Amino acid sequence: MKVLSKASVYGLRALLYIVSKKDKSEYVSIREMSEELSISFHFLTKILQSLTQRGLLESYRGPNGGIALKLPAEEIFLIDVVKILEGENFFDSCLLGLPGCGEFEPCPVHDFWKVTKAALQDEFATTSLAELGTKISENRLRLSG
Amino acid sequence: MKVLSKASVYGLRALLYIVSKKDKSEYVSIREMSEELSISFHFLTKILQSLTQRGLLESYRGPNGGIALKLPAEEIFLIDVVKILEGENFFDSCLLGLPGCGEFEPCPVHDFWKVTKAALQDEFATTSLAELGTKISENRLRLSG
DNA sequence: TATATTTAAGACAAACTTGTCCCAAAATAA
DNA sequence: TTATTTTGGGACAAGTTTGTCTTAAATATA
Ligand code: SF4
Ligand code: SF4
Repeated sequence: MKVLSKASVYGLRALLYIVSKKDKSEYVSIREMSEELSISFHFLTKILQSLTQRGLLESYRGPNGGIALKLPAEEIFLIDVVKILEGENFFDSCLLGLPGCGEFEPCPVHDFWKVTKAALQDEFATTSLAELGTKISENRLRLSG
Repeated sequence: MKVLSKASVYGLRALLYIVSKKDKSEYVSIREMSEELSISFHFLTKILQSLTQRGLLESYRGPNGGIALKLPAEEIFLIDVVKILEGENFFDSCLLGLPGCGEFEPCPVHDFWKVTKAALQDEFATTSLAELGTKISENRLRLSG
């Protein structure tokens, strides 16, 4: 069961890499991240572009350029990243994918899934990059998967 | 968030269609199901072939042939179908996909996900085709999605 | 200005899922 | 036997996600 796409996972790992950097005043280069995290540079670039366009990151071109968080890591939550990279309706999903829901009575797993989904959304809405960052060592981010 | 693949959903809808048939002694033709459920005939054929090969269904070729459940609908559970069509390790999934789990301490969402995953597995393990079938009208199965 | 660095953006390719097509094999019926 | 029906199984095509490559735009430095 794949919950997040590669794009989301790569995006998250890059964000955590930025958080792990001590010097918050400097931009972190995408090239550096792609090499340290073993992620395709161009793919990562596009992922981070999406986050930049949606206001989660700030980018700067030229020598010593790169990207930086636009908010403190304490104020960026998993849900913010996921909603951008997976789509706004990521949490509107159906468990069985049977057609006609809403028009007729729900299937037996609907109530279960409604609760599970809400819990998942809440977990994502309350887990910040800062919280993730404190538990995930820099070494670990570098592993290939 | 997509939980099940098209293959799983199509497979489930076909099984529920079979369950909805009153006469349990007859084979249900794949052609009929594909037309009634608006699913590609050949795609559905391959999906059902997997279920047949894994012993969940019985097939019979020739005129009046088709497929039939090998067990009563009360004894076939969602988890049986999903494990065949999505793979045995469907429930072994990781939420964030960060590398190095097991070697290092788990990430902050790990405990939450462990519980959620177990609940999902339990829900699938205890929901039978019969239970699904009683709640899902035949009309509803025919909607395209 | 000229050059190097770095993100932005789009075209293109590889891999995976989904869907289509063709023919073989098994069973029925005439 | 011959024709028909139906599943079995492989090759192939379309669509999506993932990954690669090339060029443009912005910035810094000399
Ligand atoms: S009732 Fe809910 S969980 Fe069940 S198929 Fe419909 S939307 Fe999905
Ligand atoms: S700790 Fe658990 S949930 Fe977190 S990344 Fe690792 S396996 Fe996934």
